[in-house]
Amino acid sequence: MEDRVDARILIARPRVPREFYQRRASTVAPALLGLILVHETPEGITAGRIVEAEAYEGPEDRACHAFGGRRTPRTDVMFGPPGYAYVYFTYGMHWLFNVVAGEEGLPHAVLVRSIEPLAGLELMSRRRRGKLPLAEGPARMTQAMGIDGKDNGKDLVSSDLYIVSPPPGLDAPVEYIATERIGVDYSGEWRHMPWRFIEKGSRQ
DNA sequence: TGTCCGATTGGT
DNA sequence: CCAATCGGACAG
Repeated sequence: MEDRVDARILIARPRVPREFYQRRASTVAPALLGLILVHETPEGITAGRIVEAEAYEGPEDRACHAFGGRRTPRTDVMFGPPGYAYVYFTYGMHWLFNVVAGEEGLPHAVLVRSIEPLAGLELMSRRRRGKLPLAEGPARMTQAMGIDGKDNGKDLVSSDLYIVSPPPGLDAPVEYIATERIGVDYSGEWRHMPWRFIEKGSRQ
């Protein structure tokens, strides 16, 4: 199990600025593909290329937790400024990581569903208890990256959890396809919105 | 306070 | 196909 990129290269890359996130979620989601999610923790640094993401556009979007303007302790971060982490617990055992998008007051978010591990693979594997796939799927991704409730509300522009532009060699334009979102069958017409974006050939 | 259910995963 | 597992949302 070997890293593809030295973590030192990645943490030196420029972070994505606040304005990047200040657009509707369905615009931010595909733009995130190819960028690199980094998490610096006491156990070590892990990082991976974002290859799958989904947009949630509350309050109109029935699949969004903030549908209808629903503002609760859980959804509160989504109503704040963009560029913050919205991390929530579901199914009694999984943590899911989102990036808050849109103008402040507009509860948009992008769920990061899969990354391609680049650095800290040994730590990721340990956190995953040796199971594969390492970071494919929203809950596997957070487990591998050590993301959980303590990270909810973190500022991606200034904290230990952040997103950087890819280094030379990993910065080729990303080709992607858009499909319906996963696991939102309860959302009526909204289930059909093509707001799941995946890099071509990465998961299907 | 009680009930229902989930932006998932892993095993049968 | 189904169980795991528990906090959030909402009705009463």
